[in-house]
Amino acid sequence: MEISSHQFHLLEQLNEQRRQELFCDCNILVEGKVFRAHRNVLFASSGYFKMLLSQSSKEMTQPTTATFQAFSPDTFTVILDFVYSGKLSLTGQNVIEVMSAASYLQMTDVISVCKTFIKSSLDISEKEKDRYFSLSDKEVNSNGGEQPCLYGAGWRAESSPPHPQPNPEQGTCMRGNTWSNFNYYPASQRNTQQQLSKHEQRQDAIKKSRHPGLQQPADIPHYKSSKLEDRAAEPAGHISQPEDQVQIEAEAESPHVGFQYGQGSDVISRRSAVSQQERDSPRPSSKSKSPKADEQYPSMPSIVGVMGGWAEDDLPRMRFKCPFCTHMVKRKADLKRHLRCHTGERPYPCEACGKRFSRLDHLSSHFRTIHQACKLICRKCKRHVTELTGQVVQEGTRRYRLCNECLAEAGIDSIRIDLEAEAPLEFPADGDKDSRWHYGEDNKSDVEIVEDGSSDLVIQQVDDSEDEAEEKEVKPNIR
DNA sequence: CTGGGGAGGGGGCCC
DNA sequence: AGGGCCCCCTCCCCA
Repeated sequence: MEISSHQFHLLEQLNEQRRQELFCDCNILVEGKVFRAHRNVLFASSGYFKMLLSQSSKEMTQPTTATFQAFSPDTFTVILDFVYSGKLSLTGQNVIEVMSAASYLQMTDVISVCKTFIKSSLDISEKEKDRYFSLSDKEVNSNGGEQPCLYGAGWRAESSPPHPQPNPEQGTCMRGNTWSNFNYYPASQRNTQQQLSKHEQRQDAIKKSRHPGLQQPADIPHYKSSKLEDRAAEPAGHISQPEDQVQIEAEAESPHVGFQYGQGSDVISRRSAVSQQERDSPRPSSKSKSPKADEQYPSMPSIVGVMGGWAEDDLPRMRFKCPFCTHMVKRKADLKRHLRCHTGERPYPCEACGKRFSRLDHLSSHFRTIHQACKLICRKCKRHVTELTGQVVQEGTRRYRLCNECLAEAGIDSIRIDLEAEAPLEFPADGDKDSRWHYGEDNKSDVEIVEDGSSDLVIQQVDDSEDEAEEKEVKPNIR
């Protein structure tokens, strides 16, 4: 006979022990904050801890200490609360970092839920969309009507101890594979909860720089978008904006609707919000197919659409608001592109060096600059060079040009290499968007190496006609 | 320590 | 709608 409540009570007891720090044999240090937990619980919940604790299992008598800098204490609180309760407190503000942390900790269930949360955030029912069309400009800009809402947690660890949610209709929680609806917080509460990430602040900083009319604080910290793990540690900041803009954006946030687990998680790629460490590590030999951008957002039609006033021709001016920040764009495609800076998705790998890019044009630019030596400029003296006055130098997968003088100065004898014979780049199959241009590894042996005593420099004499032809032909990931 | 340049990344917008 | 270009900003490296 099976008592269904046993697992629940067991987890509840473990959580109680954690709160009272009973039998805790693992210390987790996150940016200076110490969390205490049980090894066996962590082991069972996280692939990362499983690996970590397996390695340190010999020293069972001493408490294990793990240190993390990749995410914030708040984020780890969400993760740890999930481990001990099955409830995941996701909000629009923390979902990216929670997913990043879950990726780091190899918690696939959490990643899946985060993905689904993000997808849900992108969805807006046609009904809601119609409502926006029907709103008059006055209604859009008035404070009186509906209050903007925000995905919120049913309980928050910092405000109240986690209690089991007997009613799955309440709270942001995942128990097993059962997902319950999110609660709403009115705008009045949101002000105290919502924290602008560095990225959002940077977005606003950009807005400010491009739209001087917007009032913004001068001391906006800059944020490099790829460093997701740094975000949550940022103090809350208030960005003042023109009233109408704030209201429009507040309205734009309201269509967040109830969320059901299992709506499909293929919207965001598996690489979404992977850790910076993972993203920055080049994978030169990687032949894995990157998820196509087309496949990332198969259900984008319900992206948040905002009527941002009226254009001069009396047509409503549609704008699309990012569900994760204050950024608004005129085109859906631009929003789709923008979303990648939140999800961390990098579907365009450079197969020459393994570096991944979020945008095809950036990949093309990278390839032309780094691997094709397209700039007819001597890298050393910056003078313009031609096929006669300069030559291509190959250093690993990197190519650049040097003028003959700089070559001689460096003591490197030029060696003419027929690029066509060398064929360093494979041409992608026509019409195959997934096909990749490959750096010809097989041809590396054909390249003569110049012994200059310091590096594996390869000097290639290339005439521009060949180079231009190559540039035209080799269009990575381009149909 | 500092300034300059290269590279990457994001937004706007044209085709 | 997607591709691609331009512009701007930030970060990083190096002299």
